[in-house]
Amino acid sequence: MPSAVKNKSSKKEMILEKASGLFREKGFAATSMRDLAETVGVEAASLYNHIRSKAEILQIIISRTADECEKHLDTLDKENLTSIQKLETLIRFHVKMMLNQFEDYHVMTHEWIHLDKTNLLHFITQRRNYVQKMESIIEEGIQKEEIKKISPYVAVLTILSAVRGLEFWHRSQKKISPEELEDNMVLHLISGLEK
Amino acid sequence: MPSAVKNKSSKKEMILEKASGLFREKGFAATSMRDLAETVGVEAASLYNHIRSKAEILQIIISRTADECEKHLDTLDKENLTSIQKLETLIRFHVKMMLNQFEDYHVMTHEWIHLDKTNLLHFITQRRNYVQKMESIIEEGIQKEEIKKISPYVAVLTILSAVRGLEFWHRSQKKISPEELEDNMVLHLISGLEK
DNA sequence: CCTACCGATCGGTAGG
DNA sequence: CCTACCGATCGGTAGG
Repeated sequence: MPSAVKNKSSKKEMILEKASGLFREKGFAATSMRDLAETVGVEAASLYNHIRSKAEILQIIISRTADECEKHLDTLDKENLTSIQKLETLIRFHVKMMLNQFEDYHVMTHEWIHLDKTNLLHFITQRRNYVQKMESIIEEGIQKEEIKKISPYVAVLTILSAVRGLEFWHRSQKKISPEELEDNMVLHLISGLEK
Repeated sequence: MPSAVKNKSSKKEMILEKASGLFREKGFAATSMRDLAETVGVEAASLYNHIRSKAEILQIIISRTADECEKHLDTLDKENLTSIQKLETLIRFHVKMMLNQFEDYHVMTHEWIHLDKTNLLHFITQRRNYVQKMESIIEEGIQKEEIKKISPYVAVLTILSAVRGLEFWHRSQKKISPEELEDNMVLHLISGLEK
């Protein structure tokens, strides 16, 4: 029955979405399955017809968000751009992710510590690879003298962290538009790298 | 009895220190008072002779760390420095805080959401004031044409977030020294602001 | 600082 | 999807 299948997966999707919102708001550990059930509109026990465990919910949210970042970087890497252009594209991508998929992105960057052992290990490896790919973009830029002599490692940390910090913008009065946010971020972080 | 008093306060200090380590490692919500008791080396019930509640522990850790940051900024503000010099001093101060008082600083930046209502409100106000003071340093720099035209708000967010991101350096292999870290951070973030 | 214990809540299962 | 319920664990207190 295709409609039943679709129904089930969209209900699962809804659970994941609500969970993402709660995990962001209160943290993974402080969110109970009863909280989630109430938000979804069912009894706690009923959640288990759609998901295996609380841990699985976190794992799905984080892994698919991380995969999306990874895929973007791999695509970008094949394009014929200067290092600076690549970095600018990356910053704009992450700012957009942070704004458009705020809950998922926030959960990934803040709650990953609560992944269970296997998934935690996978996530850490994936993130390390991601950082290393970004580092080599910067290294290339330094060799080509597009980018000043700087520690690629620190620069990557700085860029990724700056994006994470946009949670405060998201929380607050939003005195600035998403476009201005993106442009100012690029201005600060890219011109800090240019020779 | 002065020695008894001293003893008690140093025991309390030890509890706060161990708690800070656990809160950083596992998060506030995922740390139980039994975890803490075991780390301290007493039974859970005995903790309550030194502290009032789990919430109080978090409040003390965060408020005294935040106060230290505030005091530094107020002192700095009275000194006769250019805006760029002030920002550089600020960045170096925060990097040092992050490295030397890693656990407390981390708990402040990551676990503040779990403060109870009154203390949460106080913390948010305090942080907003801090950000605004930093913003006005940048605004002054723009007016004096030391600093390029940029959104002070985004710049402050970027700087403070970049420091927060050093947690990853702290966790990892530390392929770079604290001094290099500080210098590279300043290089990236300050030259991204200079005209 | 400990033993003993409280009521509340947790993630999750059985069975329908 | 629900009712009913499990064992485990939570923050915290009483009383010594």
